[in-house]
Amino acid sequence: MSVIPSTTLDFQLTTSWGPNNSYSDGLFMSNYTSCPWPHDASPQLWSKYQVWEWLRQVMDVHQIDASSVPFQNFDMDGQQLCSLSYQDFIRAAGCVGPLLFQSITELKWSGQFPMDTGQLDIKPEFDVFSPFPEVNYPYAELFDPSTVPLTAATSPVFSSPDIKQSNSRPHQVKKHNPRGIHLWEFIRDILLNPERNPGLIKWEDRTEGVFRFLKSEAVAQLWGKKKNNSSMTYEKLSRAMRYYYKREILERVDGRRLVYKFGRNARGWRETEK
DNA sequence: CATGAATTTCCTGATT
DNA sequence: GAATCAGGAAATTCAT
Repeated sequence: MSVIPSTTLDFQLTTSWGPNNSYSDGLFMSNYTSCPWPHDASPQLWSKYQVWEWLRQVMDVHQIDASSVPFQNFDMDGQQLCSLSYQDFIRAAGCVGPLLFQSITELKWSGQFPMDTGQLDIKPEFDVFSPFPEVNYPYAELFDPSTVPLTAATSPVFSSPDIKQSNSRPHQVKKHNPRGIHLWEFIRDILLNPERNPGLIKWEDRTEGVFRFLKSEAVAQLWGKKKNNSSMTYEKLSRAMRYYYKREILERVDGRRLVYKFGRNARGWRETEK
């Protein structure tokens, strides 16, 4: 009889990690306490995008300026990321390397079974401001930096002998983000999260960096949430956007309403960064 | 306390 | 008329 080889089934199972299987009913909420990273899949299965998301998230949480880490060095998928050594991380990210290594290591573990971080007490601030039926919100306010334990700094796990960081340069981790990320980075991050972006903003021209707001007020609300400012509106958000023209973080796109374009000073939005 | 960057707030006027 | 776009001006918030 014709029996389908089990290997085929296995293949199908393991490859179907599409967007429709993860948080269809909000159950994912139950495990976000173990790890602030809402990714359904273990790090090994991350796409390049997800790797970058993770990067930004870590930087965010630790209030480290995103520009202090060359994202190009992490142009890889989760599989490759997970195979990097401690030294690789230092090579790729300098003094932030240990932090990243710590984070990814934890994620690899928490992917196996929910780890108990002890005092991680995230309050359910998912107070559903939601124009979004199924997805709560993208990722913007998934957690509060203050609720995340200072991992790398306190972890004894990585007291590896060759931390030549200490003598080569007591360079402090550069952190000069005002209050989390900047508006344009916030926008960029929504754009780079197609799976979790419930039609808030859409690329008009991916390679040119042209995008359009689909739900301007919803984005403004999210931004307000991020800044703890419940009175944020698109009117005000757009004023801030217009200030970016002068700084060439955004380029002008006229004629088309709600359309903007990243400028030469906006980084991290390209598929293959140069 | 002073200062600067990055918004935030408000507003008038022009366009779509 | 509603929603946006344009900027100027001033206020605010936060970090150094």
